Amino acid sequence: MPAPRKFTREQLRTVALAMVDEQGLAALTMRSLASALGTGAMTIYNYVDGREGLEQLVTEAVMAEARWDDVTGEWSEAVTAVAVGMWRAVRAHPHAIPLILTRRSLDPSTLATAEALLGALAHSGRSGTDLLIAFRLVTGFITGSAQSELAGPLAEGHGDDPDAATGRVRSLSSERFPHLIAIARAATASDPEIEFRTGLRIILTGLAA
Amino acid sequence: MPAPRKFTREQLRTVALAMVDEQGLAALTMRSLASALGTGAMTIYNYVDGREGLEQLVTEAVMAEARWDDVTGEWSEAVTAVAVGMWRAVRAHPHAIPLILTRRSLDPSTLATAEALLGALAHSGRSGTDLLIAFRLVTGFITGSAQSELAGPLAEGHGDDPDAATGRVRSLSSERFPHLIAIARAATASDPEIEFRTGLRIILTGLAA
DNA sequence: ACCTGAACACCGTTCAAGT
DNA sequence: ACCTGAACACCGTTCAAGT
Repeated sequence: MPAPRKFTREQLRTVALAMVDEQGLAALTMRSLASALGTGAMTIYNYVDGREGLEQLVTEAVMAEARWDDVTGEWSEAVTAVAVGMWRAVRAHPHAIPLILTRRSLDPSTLATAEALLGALAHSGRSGTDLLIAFRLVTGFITGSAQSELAGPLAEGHGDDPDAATGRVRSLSSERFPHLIAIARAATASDPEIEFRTGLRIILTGLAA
Repeated sequence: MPAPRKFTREQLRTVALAMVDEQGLAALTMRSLASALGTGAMTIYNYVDGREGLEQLVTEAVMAEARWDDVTGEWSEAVTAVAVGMWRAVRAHPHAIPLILTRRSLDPSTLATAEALLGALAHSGRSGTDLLIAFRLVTGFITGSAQSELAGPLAEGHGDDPDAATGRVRSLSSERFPHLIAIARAATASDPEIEFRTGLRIILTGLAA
């Protein structure tokens, strides 16, 4: 993709994310992004590597919003700072979550966030495979939490009404699925960030042992 | 969807999963499944609620393969048994992972697995919100691990050549991204199941504290 | 060098007609 | 009741022609 001119990649990123935020993932197509920019569909191919590249654009835009304060204290506090920063960025764009779950990118923002998280985790004394495991543990929890919150405790994939799914869980046999019903109820009344931090603390306790 | 006859839902599930396993996710369409079954596309609508329902079919088929032994000892061993069972089922169908990450279903297999995991976790003394958090922690780790393994440590989304992505990570500045390079190297030489069990043990340690 | 319309080979789904 | 072909309104992408 040698130096294009009519737009910048940054412009495409911004418009693409706005479309996903406002109209959902299905509304983002080569053609819809093009017409939002006032051009023909084929122009997009000068900035992005096909449909796949279009989706990476959205992932990049979300990760670029991750912010955290540099912490100088305990390693566990540094991990928490980065993890909460990532989680907030992801959570701010619920429609983009399926993309973030499945596509990884190597853009500068994603790399910087990953390296920061790894640096904090490395201060627990880990390296090599153990560091890799710790990294997957934390990132899996971040994306898993965001996704769970979006989908409801055991909601069906895409229903825009999470309460309907909760209702469906509640209508199950309480003899066969007592715990499922209990957590479906618990999920409706809770502060997401407190939940997230509580889960993270459990991981950190495990990592410190 | 009142009692259809030409096929069973079970048949559709089996054929759909086989197509995804052999030809990838993109190869599964209403039309392709129909012609694999020797009918017209519209027949599928008698068994499944549109494209969304088609994808749920695959999720169900994967979860239906989860197996574990009932454990009578420590709660942490029971959690491990169910978690490893889930992880193995998911890992056996790498092309279906994006679906499992994003669509939740309420079919009997998924419900039974979730309830079993919750039952084991409840024996740690948790209930309500704390049980919900523990559940998300474990399931997020299961799906996150399967996905990470598929995608490589920080690979680009869909490249069928994970080594290429690892190479790309390695070509980064070792001053700017030292830890990223280190874990990319560690990821190439490791036993996935040992890694998974190690990560799970860290979670269980945190949950026991 | 970058841009872009036309055309192609697909999709999912509605509808109306079959049995 | 269940089945299904035709038709519609979309997709992503190739190609060839513009500047």
